Amino acid sequence: MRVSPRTKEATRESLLAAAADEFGRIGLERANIDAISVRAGYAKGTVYNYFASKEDLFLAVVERASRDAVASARQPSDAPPRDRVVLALEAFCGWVRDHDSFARVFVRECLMGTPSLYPRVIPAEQPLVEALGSIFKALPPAERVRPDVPSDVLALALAGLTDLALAQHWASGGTKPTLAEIPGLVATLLLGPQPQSRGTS
Amino acid sequence: MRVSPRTKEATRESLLAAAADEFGRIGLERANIDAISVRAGYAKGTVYNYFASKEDLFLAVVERASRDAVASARQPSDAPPRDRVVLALEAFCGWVRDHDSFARVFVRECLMGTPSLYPRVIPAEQPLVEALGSIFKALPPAERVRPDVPSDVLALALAGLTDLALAQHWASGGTKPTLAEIPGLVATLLLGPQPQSRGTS
Amino acid sequence: MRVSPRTKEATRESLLAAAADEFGRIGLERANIDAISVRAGYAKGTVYNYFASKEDLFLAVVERASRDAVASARQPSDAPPRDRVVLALEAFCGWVRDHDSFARVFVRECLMGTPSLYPRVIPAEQPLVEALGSIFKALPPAERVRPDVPSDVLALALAGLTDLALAQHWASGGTKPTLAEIPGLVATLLLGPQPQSRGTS
Amino acid sequence: MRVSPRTKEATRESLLAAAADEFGRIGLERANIDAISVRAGYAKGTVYNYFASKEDLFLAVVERASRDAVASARQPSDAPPRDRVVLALEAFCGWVRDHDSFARVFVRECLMGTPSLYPRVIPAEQPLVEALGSIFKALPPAERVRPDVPSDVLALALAGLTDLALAQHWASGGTKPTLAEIPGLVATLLLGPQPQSRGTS
DNA sequence: AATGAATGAGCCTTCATTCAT
DNA sequence: CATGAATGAAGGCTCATTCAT
Repeated sequence: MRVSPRTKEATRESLLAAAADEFGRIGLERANIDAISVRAGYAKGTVYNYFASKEDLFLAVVERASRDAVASARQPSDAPPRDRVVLALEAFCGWVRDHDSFARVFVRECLMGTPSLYPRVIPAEQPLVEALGSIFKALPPAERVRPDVPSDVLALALAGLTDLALAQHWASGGTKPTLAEIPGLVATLLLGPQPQSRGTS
Repeated sequence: MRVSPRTKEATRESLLAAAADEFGRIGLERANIDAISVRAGYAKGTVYNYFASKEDLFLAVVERASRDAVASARQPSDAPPRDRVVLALEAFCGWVRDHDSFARVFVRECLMGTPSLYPRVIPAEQPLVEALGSIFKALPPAERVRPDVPSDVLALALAGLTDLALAQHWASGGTKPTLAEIPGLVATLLLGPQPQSRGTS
Repeated sequence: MRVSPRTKEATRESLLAAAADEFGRIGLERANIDAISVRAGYAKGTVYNYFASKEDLFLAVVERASRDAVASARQPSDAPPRDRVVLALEAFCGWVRDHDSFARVFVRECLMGTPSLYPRVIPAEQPLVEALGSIFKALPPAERVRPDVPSDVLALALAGLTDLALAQHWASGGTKPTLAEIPGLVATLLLGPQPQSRGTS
Repeated sequence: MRVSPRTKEATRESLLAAAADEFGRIGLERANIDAISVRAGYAKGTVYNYFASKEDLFLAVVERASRDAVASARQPSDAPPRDRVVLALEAFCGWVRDHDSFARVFVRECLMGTPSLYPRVIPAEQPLVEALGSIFKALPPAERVRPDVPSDVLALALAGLTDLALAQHWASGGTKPTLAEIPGLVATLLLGPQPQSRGTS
């Protein structure tokens, strides 16, 4: 049954989405290939027509999540660094809101992934961290927000604290920190309070 | 084969240690009861003479790790708050160095535990966070290091960033941040640079 | 590997037959799922594609045996009651001869089933007993063979003694009472000797 | 710790009683040596000081039950045969009442024992059947109650129907046939109704 | 391409049995 | 004698993976 590339792609997408649901919900080990295929509306065998193994499917989900997360964080702007960080984190949290399943997998892996998959999973957050880092890197010394901390360490800490806040957010049922609070919270913790110069919302 | 309570306790300890090794290395799901027992020098059945199930063994390891971690963090002192935080984190990192296996389980669970065990695992880090929080809580306003952030959020961020730094430490093979660097790094990130009063490195 | 419903049904049948062999030979507890699957020509996992658990497989065997046993006993007839009883028991013994495995499970359960499964197993013999009971129930008082015994008690005793005779038959290697002797033996014991009116075999 | 023969015997007795409880309740396979020893007030190892294996313990229980059951049925008397049968069955049912645990094991095994133990278990009921058979054997032809049935077959049927009635009794929670009804019920079924003063049915 | 029946390695758990204390 | 810690074979069940249809 030949099928158009579009259909193939659509099938692959729905499998990825269903897999993200399961992996985000119960993790790599407990997730069940059969459940994933059924959730996507296919039979078990179909998964293996698109992905070589459970692990491969998982990595495909991580990669997809990583790509989306990074895309969401790219924020061309010439605002002050702190604002740009907040904007990037807000964009990231927006993506989290829209793609909850993928976001959970992404955050889970960035916080503490499956050791045996480290080599293939570790690069996931890298682009996001670099996007944050680049905000500081090209800054003239005068505008450095945290001159006492290397740019890349700061970027890593920003991304990590955001992930932690998201974990808290999910564990608390979405209340403890709300998604909207997270960017400001993380920025304040690491970059200091928002300057009150001349009125802020 | 009646044996002294000491012998029983020793057996239980070696089982716990072996279990911590495995759980810390590959997590609850992938850990194998048989491997744990053999690593401890016993046969599979012996594990079940001491723990009712794999899950119970896991929780016993978590509890033990939690207890030790908390004990390590208790630091009576009247030094300045920042120094006390650093002391507490140094003590914690010292425990991490001495009990690597248990520490990995502890950190792994604090960062992102098994959802199904949440209710029984979540309390693990609580005492540690409170120990940190209490450093700030009883402080006169004049000495507040981060008056712009609630004490408990600050404590949570300190503990979380330390966990993240440890994860990086392990993932990098112990080099990226060394254990010795972590307390200062975390304190600097969240409490600002060490005051240079009259010369410090 | 989509297959026709017929193929599936055939697989299920061969699993049931193999299971009946094992359960009839050594009982529910000692029977081994692996042995059953191999005997049927499949791998262990296949059993679980058709039956949720060992217990479920067992109950499916009992139910199947019960259905067949009952079907064999249904004997529309207007002969004298004693003859009809003998006919019913002969039909039952005929089924026993043709389906030895299932018959052993059936008889074993009727004589003394697994206590924990009582609620689900007890109904097994019920239909057979009722088939026998109905032979007496609709009889005018004048033709009652054993007016001194309630119909249902008599039916229960007939079925029970037949089961016992079968147990003896099997335990003796098929000789003590032969299958052919059982119906007459049981009828004689409970309904009295065959009337010698004008010559019977 | 040397111990008097009386004490040893008492220990053996309590182990036998506890074992009868368990075997009667859940059968040979499901019975648990540890549970038996604890129920008897000893530790697991003690069982193995008295019985070589679980199977041996089981057979010791069966033997003991068999011996008691037979003893209960021995009824010296010169009453009419039917009355002597009823007396023997009443005595047996009396023993059942007083030794419920052992009785369950006995009946369970007589109805349908573990095939693998057949050779060692089959003799259990033999003495009881012979005790019943001897009631008829030495009878002058004039007094034969069921001249149409061989004495030993009749004895076997009497014992078997009594066992079945007991199984019903236990399965029904002690109500369907009460213990007191069983002897008369069985005698009536196989020997005919009780003679009414002058004249029998 | 999709299916889902078949597979079998793997794993947790139970428990009869042994034996040092 | 009694104990109970240690053992390890056994077995039910799961599930990722294969492949004929």
